[in-house]
Amino acid sequence: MPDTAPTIMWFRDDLRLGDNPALCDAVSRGRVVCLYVHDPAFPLGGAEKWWLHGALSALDHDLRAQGGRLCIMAGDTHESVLWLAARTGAGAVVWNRRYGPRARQVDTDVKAALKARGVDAHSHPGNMLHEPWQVRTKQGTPFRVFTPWWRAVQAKGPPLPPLPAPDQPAFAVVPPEIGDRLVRPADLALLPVRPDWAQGLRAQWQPGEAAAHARLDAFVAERVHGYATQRELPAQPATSGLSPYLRFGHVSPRQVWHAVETLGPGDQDSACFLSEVGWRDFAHATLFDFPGMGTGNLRPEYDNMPWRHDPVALRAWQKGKTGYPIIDAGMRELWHTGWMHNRVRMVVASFLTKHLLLDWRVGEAWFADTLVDADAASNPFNWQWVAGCGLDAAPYFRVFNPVAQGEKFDPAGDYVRKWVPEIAHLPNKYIHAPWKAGPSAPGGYPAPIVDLAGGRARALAAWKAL
DNA sequence: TGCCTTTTTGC
DNA sequence: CAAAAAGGC
Repeated sequence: MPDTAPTIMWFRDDLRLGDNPALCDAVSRGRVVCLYVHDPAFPLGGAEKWWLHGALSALDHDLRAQGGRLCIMAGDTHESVLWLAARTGAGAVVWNRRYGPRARQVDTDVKAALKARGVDAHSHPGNMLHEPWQVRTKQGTPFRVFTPWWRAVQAKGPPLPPLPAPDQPAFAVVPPEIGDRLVRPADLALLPVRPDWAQGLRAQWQPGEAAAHARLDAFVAERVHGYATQRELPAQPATSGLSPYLRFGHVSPRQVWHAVETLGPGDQDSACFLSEVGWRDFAHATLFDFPGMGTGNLRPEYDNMPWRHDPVALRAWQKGKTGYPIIDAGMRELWHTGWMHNRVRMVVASFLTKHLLLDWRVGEAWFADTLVDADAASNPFNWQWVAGCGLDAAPYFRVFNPVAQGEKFDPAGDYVRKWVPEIAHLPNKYIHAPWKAGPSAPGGYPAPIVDLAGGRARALAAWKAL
């Protein structure tokens, strides 16, 4: 009976019911089976795993409120999707697109295998403002520079208006013999035990679509005004905090765009914020067009950069014990909350790749393991941007001085005092350069692990020799 | 979405 | 001679 064949809605990085084109397609076809596959071939960082546990629980909760449920499978993606399609007698499988090379390969293979078995398969644009291939130069080539790309995006007019969540969706009953293969979020062992390092994450974040919209609404009401200037100050609660919600698709960039754009297109603050959302799209479009971005320098001359091997320095950077307060505050914020202020991300990344001359991929890996918002596009894109090896990157000679950056963007030292309490007693004069306060290391705070002038000179010499 | 040094300016 | 501008990395 073809009219009773269910449609599988395959959730991936789009864990929401609102503005979900694939879900709307599935509901329009009849009864729906909702699927998520947790595949060890696509490993997540520790913070992402913590987030995913809450995200899957929230999505299952939201589906149950509508009379459905989330079917979670653990194992090989291709095998899992094909297995569920066969066992449920699905007539179609639908999903929203991903843009990384490995994910695209899997999706292409799954689509072909489904169609070979007579199952319809359809992918949708759900996670970007625009699909990468929709924004092209006059020559039809990919943009390599953000500003002209962003101008071309804006010339296209507003992105598609967000779709409402499906009204009264019909869900297929999942038979018990299929239920035996399904798992609960707890079975995926996503949460840390011994040690439980997630207290800070629990205190700061609530995964899920409802929390995403609460955060978006609060940002639009309270923080867009003044964003353009305040966003640079890490001690201020001036940023949106939406990055992990966008990472897991609890909210779509189109929803964000339309919520902010209602404030008026000429507004400086909303324009500044929307361009940050634009950078997210640009990173994904760049990964789509340059699929090696995740692991290889986009500027091949950097293949000859003499990156150092220095596990002691790397460990100090990771632990927030470099002796430079703004660096250590950022790295401790990251470890404690799974997030770091963007200004500080640039400073710590510059310090790692330039003053310490360590490979950007080492920093990217640490961020991927500790950030709740890391994704396959934004994280390597931004590291390549800072390191200088990206297509539209900051030039290598632009070296952030952690003392100068601290004094400029944390002038009262509030950010440093919050995360580096052992030097909180120092006056503002010394808060970003505690070694100047006296010979004794206050409170056990380490001496600087590298000389700023020497590290800078070493990095510039290495770059000149490329 | 620099930093540092040198040169020029303006008093 | 201090501050601003310029220039190179």
